Amino acid sequence: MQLRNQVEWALHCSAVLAGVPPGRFLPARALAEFHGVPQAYLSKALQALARAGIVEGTLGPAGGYRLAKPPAAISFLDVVEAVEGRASTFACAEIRRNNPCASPAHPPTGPCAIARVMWEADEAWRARLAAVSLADLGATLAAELPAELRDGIAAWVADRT
Amino acid sequence: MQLRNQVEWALHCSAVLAGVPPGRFLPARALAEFHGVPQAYLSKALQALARAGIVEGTLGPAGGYRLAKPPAAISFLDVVEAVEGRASTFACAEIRRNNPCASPAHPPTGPCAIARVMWEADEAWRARLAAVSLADLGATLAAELPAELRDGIAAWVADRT
DNA sequence: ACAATTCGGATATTGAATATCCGCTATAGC
DNA sequence: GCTATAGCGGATATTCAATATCCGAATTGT
Ligand code: SF4
Ligand code: SF4
Repeated sequence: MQLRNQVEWALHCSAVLAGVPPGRFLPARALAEFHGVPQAYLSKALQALARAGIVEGTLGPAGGYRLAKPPAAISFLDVVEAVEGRASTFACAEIRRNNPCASPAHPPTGPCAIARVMWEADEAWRARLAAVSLADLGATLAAELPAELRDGIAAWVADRT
Repeated sequence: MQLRNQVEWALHCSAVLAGVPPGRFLPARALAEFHGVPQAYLSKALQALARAGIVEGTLGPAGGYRLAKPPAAISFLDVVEAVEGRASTFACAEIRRNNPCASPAHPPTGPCAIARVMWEADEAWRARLAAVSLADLGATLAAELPAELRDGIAAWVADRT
């Protein structure tokens, strides 16, 4: 079980977009170059973010993407689910129906004990991701990244908006 | 992102094996028939459980599988990781190294803030699964399943051990 | 000893999901 | 209005999971 690599890209792009000056747009080409990933494929992730209402894109020269909401209103979970989907990691195939002992007249009702445990774990995973926003991430990065690098990135971004 | 369906099968098989009389073995063929799944593929999951020390198999007629430890000592996490692996769901490709602003002389050190959040969520998921044992599952099933069905299953199992 | 079973592992095949690429259309600025 | 630019959606290739098949080794009951 593994998340798509687009999840990582989307999180990085969100972090970068959180640092774009208000009212400006950063093109997907720049985001792809910045992270060293294929531009056409990264677009897919950005499109997914746009569909989820996390970012918004505009066409033409000086176009690109920007966050559609303030960074504090966007959680890791929002970004992850936008590109990965909301499906549970545990897919129940209802194999208990094949049980030769079960009476066909009384089909099992409700989610079984196994599925409930797995879904609970899923929920704990989600809760953790929902508790961290892009604003939190920005604060952490501001504290950890060397000031020199941070300024360099800001200048690099400002240069292409 | 989705777990393999073998995870579901492995959990069901573990639950059934927890009900096998001590000292007896239940063959993979019976487990496959019971759940209505392909026998050859289910063997793969059982072999993974055997490698992880969760179940043990024995050869010859009257052979089969049984739990290698008491049900209270086997957690959901043990079973899930046995067939799914212990790899984190979030694979970090270190794309921050491609950052054109970073100085090649000072490579980023330690796991970054994004990866840390994702791993924390993973850890929460694991913790939930580690907290539930096969004995807990058995207790839940005993409380929820109709007595008639439970006896039917016990008889069906006893018939093939 | 022998034959019937059963696990164990290797291998091939299929199909779906993922990663990647390319052409189209809409927009902004001159 | 023309052109360069950028996002959008569909088409393509690659990877990986799911399944079937086979044979060998070990064990038990006859
Ligand atoms: S996980 Fe539960 S509901 Fe799903 S197939 Fe198994 S027994 Fe049925
Ligand atoms: S998740 Fe963190 S460590 Fe991994 S590539 Fe992104 S920035 Fe680097």
